[in-house]
Amino acid sequence: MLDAAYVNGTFVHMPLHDCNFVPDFMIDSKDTAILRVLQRNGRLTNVELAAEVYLSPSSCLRRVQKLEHDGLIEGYVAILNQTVIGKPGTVFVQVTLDSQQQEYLHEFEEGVRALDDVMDCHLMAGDADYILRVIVADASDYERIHEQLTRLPGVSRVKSAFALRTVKRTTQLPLNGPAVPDRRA
Amino acid sequence: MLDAAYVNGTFVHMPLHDCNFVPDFMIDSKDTAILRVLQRNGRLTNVELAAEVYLSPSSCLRRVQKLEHDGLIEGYVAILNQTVIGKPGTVFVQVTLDSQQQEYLHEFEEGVRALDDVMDCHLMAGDADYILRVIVADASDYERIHEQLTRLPGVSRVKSAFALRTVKRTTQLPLNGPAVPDRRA
DNA sequence: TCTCTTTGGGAACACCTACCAGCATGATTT
DNA sequence: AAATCATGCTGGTAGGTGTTCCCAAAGAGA
Repeated sequence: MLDAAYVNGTFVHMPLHDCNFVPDFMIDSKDTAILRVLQRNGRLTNVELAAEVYLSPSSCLRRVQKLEHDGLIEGYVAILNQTVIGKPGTVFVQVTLDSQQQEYLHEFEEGVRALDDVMDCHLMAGDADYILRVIVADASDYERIHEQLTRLPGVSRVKSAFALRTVKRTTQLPLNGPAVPDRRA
Repeated sequence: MLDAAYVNGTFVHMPLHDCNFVPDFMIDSKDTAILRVLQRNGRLTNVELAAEVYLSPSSCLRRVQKLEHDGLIEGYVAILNQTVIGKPGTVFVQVTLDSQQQEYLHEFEEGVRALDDVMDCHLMAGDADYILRVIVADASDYERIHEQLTRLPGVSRVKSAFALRTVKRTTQLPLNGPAVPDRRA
């Protein structure tokens, strides 16, 4: 029983009947369970993971390897405490480029990618606006980063907004399917 | 030779002389190297990690356990592909609460934390503004989430901005210290 | 029934991890 | 200044545990 499929770069919820296409790969409820568990603890041993999702270690390992191979699992990372490493502050930065300067887009983005303090950067709808999430030690640390940003090619305006507090922050993507797999089957 | 310390909730770069305080814990260049490696690959085996940072497995394991115990390493997670699981879109949502309704703050935040599609939420400087990062399948999926957000207690205004493209996205916090530890010492 | 896929068991190998003694550093005593 | 001690870190060792590939058997679909 399949729940969903990834077809030609697009995710498809299975109609359950009438599947006249060849999906790149498919995900059933046990895969979903594996992903759900690994999103919470990426260092579980294979035998522990297998027990959580009611599979044998060998079968579980095969599924995980397939999920990794298919690019569903991009990787495993350690999550560090932002405060303890000395960067407790978060700043959202809105960057506007000189319009009609599309030739700078690529250069600007390369520059952003090279800045270690910029955690995320999104190109937004509208006129060449970017939203960046930057982590900082304090205000004077931000001054340094602000300066680096204004120096990037094509930048016309930089508007900053400081976060007072982080209410929620997660890496766990929402997954369809049961929270706990059926022990049977 | 110590590089930095965490003292009374504050990160301190060591003056190297005249350290007349008792730090909660200290981080040397080998710890930094370990953290740097684990931020890139959180599933390395201990022996592989030890080889990367030029330590014996037993010594390396002890350091990792300490970093975990001290809360520097908050955990390990699998990073999934947002597109492949069916949520390719990212929306930044700016939420304004009714002013003078501080009593709703807590309820609103609890509500946000319960929404699986809201990945991050920050309280921003200014008048009760929140910035949320929401991941969506498509426009109609966002309609559903938008509705859920407007229903939360105290919400007065919800302003959405769609991301066209993700330029950068990382979980790797910048760390001071050498990228590669000294093989000697 | 036949075919194809997926499963669980087994075995060789690698890893984990607690305990050990040895070494370096720094403080205290003589 | 020399000797002694204490402290904290290091690498080595070994038994228990986990990993991972191969194979036979069971299950689902045609």
